Amino acid sequence: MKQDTEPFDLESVIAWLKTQDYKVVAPFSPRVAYSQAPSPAPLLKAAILDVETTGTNALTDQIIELGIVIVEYCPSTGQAYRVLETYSELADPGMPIPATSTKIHGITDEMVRGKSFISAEIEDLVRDISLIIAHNAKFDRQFVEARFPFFQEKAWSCSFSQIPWKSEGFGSAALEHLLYRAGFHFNGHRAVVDCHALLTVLQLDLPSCDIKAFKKLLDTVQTADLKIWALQTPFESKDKLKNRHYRWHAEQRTWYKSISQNELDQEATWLRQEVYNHRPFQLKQEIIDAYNRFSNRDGISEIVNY
DNA sequence: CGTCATTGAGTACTTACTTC
DNA sequence: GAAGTAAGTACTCAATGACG
Repeated sequence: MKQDTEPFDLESVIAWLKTQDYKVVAPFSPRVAYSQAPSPAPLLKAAILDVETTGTNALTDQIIELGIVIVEYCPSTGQAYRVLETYSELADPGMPIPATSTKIHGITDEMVRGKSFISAEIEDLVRDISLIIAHNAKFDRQFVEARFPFFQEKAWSCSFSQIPWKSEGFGSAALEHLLYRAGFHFNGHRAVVDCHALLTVLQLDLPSCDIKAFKKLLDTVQTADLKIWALQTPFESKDKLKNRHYRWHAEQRTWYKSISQNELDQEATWLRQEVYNHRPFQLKQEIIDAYNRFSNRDGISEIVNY
């Protein structure tokens, strides 16, 4: 005898479990729409991107799967609206896929045989997309830029490092854990599923500021940082620099630090007083914004006299 | 002189995260 | 397994001084 329906009412069982303080975690399935409500601001489009690779070294390993989800969102609230397009493709890396990698994502040599990315297709897909989002963008950006140079021109953001998950009470910033906190479990590590999972996670509210994680990410993306190298610092100021979280660059033999742009004035004042003893000094400065952050390319720096 | 402990600087490892 | 970040711990090295 075939069982067509549940032998009980699933919805009421879940509702009852919740009253008993159980946490119900549902199987994750991608959504195509997150809100039907009118948006307070014109919608923009972002691309959520994830790669599966043969390993972790961007110089020697290859992308074997690329997933992209194009979503429209409200820039003032971080509310996601419709998923407009999805891209999911495998590609033969031209090398055997190590067993350790297959163990993570389940992708085998068999599965990629004869497959390849059509670069122009991907370029078309992201042509009018200004923001790329990845979980641990440092990882994905290196791989993607090496394979598809047009991604160098994009603004990138990282949902792992640019959202303060830990201080917002999420025990771990791993995608699987965050999705669990959103009420879902999944067998992750396939590119496009991870993208959908990330989108779901980005719709979580951050308790302390009562805004969506997506909105927090958008705010962080807007702010440029400044990497400064304090040139020719006197030896005896090393402890002061260290205490102020400067770090020693052994090759260049300089102390350096990342600050936000609006901290520059007070940083220069501190350096003048505490390090350079009111003498003229020079800083090498490089602007770090969404266009060069997480990229391997060398940024453009300038030397500024103070 | 030989041995041992101390000191400071610098290096190197360890741990804890994430991504594959 | 790699690699980045960051903080912390451990180790090494050379110099120094006390001591017998």
